[in-house]
Amino acid sequence: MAVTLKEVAERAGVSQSAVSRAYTEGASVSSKTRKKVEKAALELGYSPSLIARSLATSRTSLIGLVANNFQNPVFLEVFDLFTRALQERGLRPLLVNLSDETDPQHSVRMLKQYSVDGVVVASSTLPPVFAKAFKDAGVPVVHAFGRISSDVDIHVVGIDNRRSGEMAVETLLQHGYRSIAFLGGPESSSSAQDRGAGFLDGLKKAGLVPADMRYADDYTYDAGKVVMNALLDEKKVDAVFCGDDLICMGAMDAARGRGINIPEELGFIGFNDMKMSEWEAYGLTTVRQPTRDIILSSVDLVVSMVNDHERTPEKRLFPCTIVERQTLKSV
Amino acid sequence: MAVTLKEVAERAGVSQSAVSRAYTEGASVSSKTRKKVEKAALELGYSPSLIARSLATSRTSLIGLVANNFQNPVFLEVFDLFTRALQERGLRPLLVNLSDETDPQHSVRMLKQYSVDGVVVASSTLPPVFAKAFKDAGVPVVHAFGRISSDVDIHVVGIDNRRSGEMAVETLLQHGYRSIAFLGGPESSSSAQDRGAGFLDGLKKAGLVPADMRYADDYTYDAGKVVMNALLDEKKVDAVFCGDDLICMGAMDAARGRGINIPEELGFIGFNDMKMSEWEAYGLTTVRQPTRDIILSSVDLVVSMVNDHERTPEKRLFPCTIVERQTLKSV
DNA sequence: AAAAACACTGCAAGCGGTTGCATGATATTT
DNA sequence: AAATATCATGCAACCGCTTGCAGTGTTTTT
Repeated sequence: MAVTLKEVAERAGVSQSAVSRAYTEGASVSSKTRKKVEKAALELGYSPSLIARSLATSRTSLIGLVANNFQNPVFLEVFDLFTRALQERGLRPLLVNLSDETDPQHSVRMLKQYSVDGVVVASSTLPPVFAKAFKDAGVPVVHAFGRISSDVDIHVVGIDNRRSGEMAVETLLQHGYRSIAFLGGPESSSSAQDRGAGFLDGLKKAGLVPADMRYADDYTYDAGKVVMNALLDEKKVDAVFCGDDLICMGAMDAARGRGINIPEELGFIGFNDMKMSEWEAYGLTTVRQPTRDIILSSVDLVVSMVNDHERTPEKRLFPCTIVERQTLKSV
Repeated sequence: MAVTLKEVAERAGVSQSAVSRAYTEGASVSSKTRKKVEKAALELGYSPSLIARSLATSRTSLIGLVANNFQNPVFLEVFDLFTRALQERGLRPLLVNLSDETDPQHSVRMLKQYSVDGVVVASSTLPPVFAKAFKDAGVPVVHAFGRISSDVDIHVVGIDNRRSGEMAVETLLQHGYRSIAFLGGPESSSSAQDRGAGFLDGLKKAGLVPADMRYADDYTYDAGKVVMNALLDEKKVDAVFCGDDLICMGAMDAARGRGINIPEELGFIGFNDMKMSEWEAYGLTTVRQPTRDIILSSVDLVVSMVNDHERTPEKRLFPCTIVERQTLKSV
């Protein structure tokens, strides 16, 4: 069907090896041969078969993106960045959906089957044991949005969630709030835990105690609303730090539903700075996470691991910044 | 490195063909041989190499999802559904990002390089010439969210945008609005055109004329806001039908920014019913598009095409429904 | 009971590249 | 000019699986 290397070789009057080498970076070919090959290839409309190459080299040029959260709009940006970055390098992005997955071994089998050259795990809710299992199975892994303090020896690129949580609290304090609650993502997620810890750090430094701390069941609007309503039923606070913008929006709507005035009676600060956070209906003050840096850096890293599986695990951190909008009262 | 078919064959005391057949649906193998093979495979931890199989069969089990809009949250659902559907069938989802792509030939080369067994083009903004080019290049294609009236012979699964636009208008009329404007997505997109046509149909049947018709530059919140502001600068209308929920939210915020009361002074109806449309800050009345049906059906179709490239092109339509919330006044 | 049909099985030739090795051609040293 | 190093090329053996074909053993038909 398609043109093969063999035909090109015949037409160019060279050996198959010559043609193959003409297409391999850094191979030893004279420019004369290369010219001949290029000419023949052009005339025939040849382009090498990735599949055959994969079989011979055991490199597939497939890089997996494993995710387990297809609710959060932040991931749209992740998908976009990831696919572009790979496409630019001539690599192919494979999507691995691990929603509802609980068995690391099952995932490992799947990954093996997929025969990816490497994966970036983009999730802060997927238990670290998954990334670990992938690594043990011999698949290069980088954990984007992962936990830096993770004890397992895995590449992590992300942010300092603890420090960022502290920054959020500092911002709240600067704006004059004192009775502050934390509304995190699912308690099982490392990012929720770390942001919560940072929240406590920040309060402690100011000599304050938390007004309340709770965790939503999911990184979703609905979960945010539910947990905020529960909070409002029990406590009176003057500001809340939400571990995610989506949760924060749910929480804000819960508060508004009770006629509470934002930001005068109740201030909000979120996390992520997703696109919608600047929508006028919310105008969320939030901690901006540098998604772009994280994904691009993750791709760099996983690509470099393909050539050097034994690369020693790195933790790459990017700084967060505060984006001030309208959910905090002015001082 | 990995266990190969050969080793399994030796261990099981059978030929390589036998092992291969044990793993091929519908092949001729006695259950005795199969047992032996399964035992040996289990002991060795064997699983067949997809790559080698691809080379031999020229089937890769890779199915591409081509998209060019990573802004619209609707696509999160698309990605989720698509990946799950493929994973269940033992197929592998490849993402193809065609944002900013203008040259069909370039995309074709990319697709060829990717060696997918088929693709579903999920977009209503990608010019039909792309899907056409893929088909001509011999790649099975189904166009999800495509245009049914498309003249090219390509499988399309989606909705009747024209009829759905008409439904939106009918809803507006039922709620007592008479001076109605249309705010579509980019004029170049087929869905925007068709919804616009349906809008006109609906008005005409009621003996009315459009109060205004315009198109946003993008399927985004910002674009919706911009175009709504332009509209408000020039005209006085009492309801607007937006060709997309995202655009509708931008438009609503533009109106609110001017102190206009929704739904009393101005009614809104959107399109898609994305997750956020039910958020309290918007509570959008909208035309629900059955994304799930569309994607699952598209996957079915593309999979069946892999086995039968010449399948005659089909148009599969699913009905839309109106979801009433709070952006229309009660009659 | 012989003939015909059927179900298995193994052989071996692919699928379309890559790459170690040996050889010949060129260039560099001394 | 001889000796040595460097570069370019081709040969052929893989990479790991599939499949047409031919051969054997078993079952069904008549």
